[in-house]
Amino acid sequence: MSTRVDHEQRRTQIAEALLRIADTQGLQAASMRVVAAEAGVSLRLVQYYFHTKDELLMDALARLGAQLQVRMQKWIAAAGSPPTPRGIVTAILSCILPTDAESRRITRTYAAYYTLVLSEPRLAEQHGTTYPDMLESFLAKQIRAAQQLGEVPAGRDPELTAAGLLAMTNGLGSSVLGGQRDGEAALAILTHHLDELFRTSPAV
Amino acid sequence: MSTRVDHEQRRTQIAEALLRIADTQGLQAASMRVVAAEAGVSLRLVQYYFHTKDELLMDALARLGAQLQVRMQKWIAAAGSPPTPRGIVTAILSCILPTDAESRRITRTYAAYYTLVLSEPRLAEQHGTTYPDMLESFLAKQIRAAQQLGEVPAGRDPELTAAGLLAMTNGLGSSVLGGQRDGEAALAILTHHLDELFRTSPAV
DNA sequence: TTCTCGGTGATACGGTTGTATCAGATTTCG
DNA sequence: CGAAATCTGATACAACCGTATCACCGAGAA
Repeated sequence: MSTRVDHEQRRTQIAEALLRIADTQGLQAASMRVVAAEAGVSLRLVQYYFHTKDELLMDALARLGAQLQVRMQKWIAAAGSPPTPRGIVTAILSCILPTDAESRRITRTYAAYYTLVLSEPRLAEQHGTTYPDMLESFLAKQIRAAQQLGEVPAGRDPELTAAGLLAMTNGLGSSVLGGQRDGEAALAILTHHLDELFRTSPAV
Repeated sequence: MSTRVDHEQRRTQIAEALLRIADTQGLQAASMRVVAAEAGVSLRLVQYYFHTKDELLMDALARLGAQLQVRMQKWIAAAGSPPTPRGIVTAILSCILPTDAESRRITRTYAAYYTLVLSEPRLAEQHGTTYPDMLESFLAKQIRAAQQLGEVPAGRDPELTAAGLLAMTNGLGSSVLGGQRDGEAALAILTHHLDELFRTSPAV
């Protein structure tokens, strides 16, 4: 058992090179050779640690998901303590929006994977497809809590509202990536809708 | 001047073959040879009518946009006469949502182009990028009209609301394409938000 | 008829892709 | 020490890509 180098570190180095290329040039530009060059290693090494390209693609996607999760937990924590439902919802949604460098990177890279998943639905199975569903039900729970606090009108359906908000945030992210508007404009649109949702007194 | 065949018809035949492949297998599978086979013509013919692949890609994208426009005008017309603001807004948004076969096709194909545009922003310039902006301001106008009719609370900002609704619809479309939910569920979410927006009496 | 030219087929070229193979390091253990 | 295991470099392979070239066909004009 002789491990001269740290395998996990090498895998990380290569996978993040893939993510960097997917971010800046798109996944179609991320060939094995280009990834190797970006990671500063030989083609053989990439093949050694990831026997096939699919394996590399999947591993990198998993790492990307982990990065997003870390970011989200950080933003929720930064939303203040004790956390209010509105603070949590705002944190989660605006954290996904491509407003700063990190979220731009994550969102762009996810977008690069999007069409790949569309053409190969099997990828969605291997990856945690249940992830957005969990996020959605978590948001719904926060909205329900806000309703009991009187911060959200009781007439709203929590699940439908949460799904709509998440979809709107994703759509806004796409428009930012597409250059239709910048991150601040998208955030303004989202905030306007959150203001409309969370109105403590109906007549203000 | 001897045109034995109708050029425009041939170009349509080839461009629609490209769109068909982009829909079913994604754009990365749409090589010149595959497109030629799908259209039932020789590779040389594709080259003859579209001197380069970019030209074919752009032409097909323009045709796709035209198809969407036709569909939208049809749906607006079917929204009833005289048209109410809510009817128009509902028609436009639900027309974009991938609920039937045609909209699934159009949405999937647009999604196939999406990452291409992201990695090559120059394509967005040639294509009508102003198109979604126009749609957004049109929606805003309808919302403003609804406000004057008392169907939408006056506190709402028409532009921000319109942008949010369009983004939500796009996001819902993405989730349908990704297999997270079906078209009817997406429509239910959208309808719930439209119900919330268009409430004639604030206390119902 | 002969010339001309728009339309078409077959095929080739250089480049890139993912993957495989073979040889040579370097290190740890029997 | 030597042998086995782990790691790495160079290179080859078949397949595919977009594009270009060359020859040819068939119809209208002279």
